Amino acid sequence: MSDSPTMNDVAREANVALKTVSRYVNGQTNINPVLAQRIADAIASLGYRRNLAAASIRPGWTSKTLGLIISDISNPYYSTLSKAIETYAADQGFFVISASSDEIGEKHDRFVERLMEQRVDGIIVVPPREPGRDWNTLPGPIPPVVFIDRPVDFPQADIILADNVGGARSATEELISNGAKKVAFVGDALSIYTMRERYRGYCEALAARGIPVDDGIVVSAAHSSEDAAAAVSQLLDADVDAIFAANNRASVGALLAFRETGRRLPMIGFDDFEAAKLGEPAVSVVSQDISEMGRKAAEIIFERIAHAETPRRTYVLPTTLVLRGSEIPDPVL
Amino acid sequence: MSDSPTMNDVAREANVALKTVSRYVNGQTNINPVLAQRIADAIASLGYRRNLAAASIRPGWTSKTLGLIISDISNPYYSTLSKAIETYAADQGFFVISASSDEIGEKHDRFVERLMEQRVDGIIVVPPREPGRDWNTLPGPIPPVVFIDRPVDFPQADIILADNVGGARSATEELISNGAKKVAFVGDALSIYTMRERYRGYCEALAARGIPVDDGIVVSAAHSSEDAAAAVSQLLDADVDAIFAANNRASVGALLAFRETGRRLPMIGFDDFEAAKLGEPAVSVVSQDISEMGRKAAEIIFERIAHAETPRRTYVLPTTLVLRGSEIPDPVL
DNA sequence: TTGTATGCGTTATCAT
DNA sequence: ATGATAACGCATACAA
Repeated sequence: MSDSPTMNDVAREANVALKTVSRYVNGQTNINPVLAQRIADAIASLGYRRNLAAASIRPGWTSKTLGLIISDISNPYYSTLSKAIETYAADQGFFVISASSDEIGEKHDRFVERLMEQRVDGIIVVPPREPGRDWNTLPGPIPPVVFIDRPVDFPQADIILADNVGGARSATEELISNGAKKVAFVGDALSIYTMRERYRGYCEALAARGIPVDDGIVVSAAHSSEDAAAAVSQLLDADVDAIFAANNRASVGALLAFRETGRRLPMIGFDDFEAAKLGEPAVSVVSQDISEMGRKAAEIIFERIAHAETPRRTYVLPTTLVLRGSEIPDPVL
Repeated sequence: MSDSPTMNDVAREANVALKTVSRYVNGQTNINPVLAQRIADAIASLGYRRNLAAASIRPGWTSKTLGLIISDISNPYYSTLSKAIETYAADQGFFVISASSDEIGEKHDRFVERLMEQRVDGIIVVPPREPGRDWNTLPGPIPPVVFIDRPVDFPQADIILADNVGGARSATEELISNGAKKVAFVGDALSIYTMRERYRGYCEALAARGIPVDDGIVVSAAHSSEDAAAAVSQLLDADVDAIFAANNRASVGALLAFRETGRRLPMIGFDDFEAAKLGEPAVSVVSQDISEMGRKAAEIIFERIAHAETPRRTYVLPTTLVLRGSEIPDPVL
């Protein structure tokens, strides 16, 4: 790759002033057709391409780039989010730089810093579990920021959340409505925001029916589907008649346990997953509109980039209970 | 977001020359500790952050950014690829700008052009099905390019492919070894490169056993899992005793048909998928090491960025036959 | 309508 | 070791 020709090269080749080339390149109208043609020819013969990095440092110009920090782009949840953001951004002529924090605070912080140095126009963040640096202590000007999925204490940012409480509540209620008296909760550590919220919804549903929470059937240490499978296997032998699987891994774990033992319980999971539709019965889930979260985040970022100064908001997006059959108990023979 | 302080501001605040600040910021050693401290203080009090966009336009400096054009980041195949590339890039201090072409040539072309204007240091591309502009006709200097998954006629690029032929051959052979005489092929249009290659492997396996290809049991119009399900339902009533599902959607379609009809055939799919492990029996697949493809692509790009001038190569990565049980016929009762 | 001169924020040259 | 000055590629007042 040899050196790129510059506007100056084009100007010289076309026997025109630099400014005229700039006008031409930026689509200005008032320009002599003869010169325009000479410029066009020069551009073609030199293979000129404008340097947006150089253009972006001029006052009033920007990189037309968004930064996106998520946990792991290879996770379907985040890749769906990315797609929605990327698509919205592309419609505005913006690119997205995405980086996976792997839930590591220090990595997240490095990305934030680097994105700001790169002068992105806005940053969309799924805060890592292991919290990074306090945003309020960041020095210097900070571009518009939107947090997704988990709240962060940083007043100048907008926040987009899913209704974890409501989703969990409706799932648990549905299981109870189908006759379950003892609904187990299977999920990850309650130190995780979404888990805490879903657990709250679960408790609320029980409370509404006057059912006390039984810690013995609350599993909050299932960090993998294998963990969850083991837990569900035990629950199958306990006095439990339905399962609320508080995340994807818990749902898969339950299915694994069902397959292993040849027995099943009514169950509803939180978050949809590909395999949910293929089972027999198919798995009912609380579904988040992930694309909508991403789209909304992008929309807000662009509003901030444009006006900036309306009060910051927290948006809570509704969830949907998708019933596919797994919430129904097997008929007693 | 107010205006960002510049190096000049820092220099003034610290009562130092601009160049000294630059030295400090770039980690140069030979610098008076007293001045260094003054600079550090000024940076902190002003909230200065270097402007990498500005730095990148200097000769010898670059954006330290890679461009990635894929079909659809929300597709697990591509998001896995992205993760591998992103991770490798991050280790080198590079960011990745990713864009989804949605298999549309014109979109792909726009992204290519824009990435070059942004002066990315390298571009990794999964060529869209609907071909874009001929790379050989692109004017001007082109950064290092690597194609993944599908070959493109552009001599100055490297190409990374999976062994589609070999994978399909081994899957088909396995089905035959398990007693199948008539193995059906279920996939998408043969105008798609990967389909064509997998079909070739299928044919080779049949030929090796002296089995003629029967067009009646070759489905090459299954564009969705629903299409595939319909096709497989028909095949269940035909004289077929095994199925080679040539892509993900075909595999899922087969599972849907099996569930629908309550009957199954021995089958092996191409490309792994989440639900494959959950079925009963679990689905055997030809698995590509997608992460390795991404890692390799990144590795090559960085080699090109560094030296550039070794002959271009096409790499064909091996596939693995993962047997989980679905290739075995049901025992005859 | 076109051109000249200046500046964006940074790094590099070269003299001190 | 430090600093004045130029240059990177581009866009824009302002002059012509």
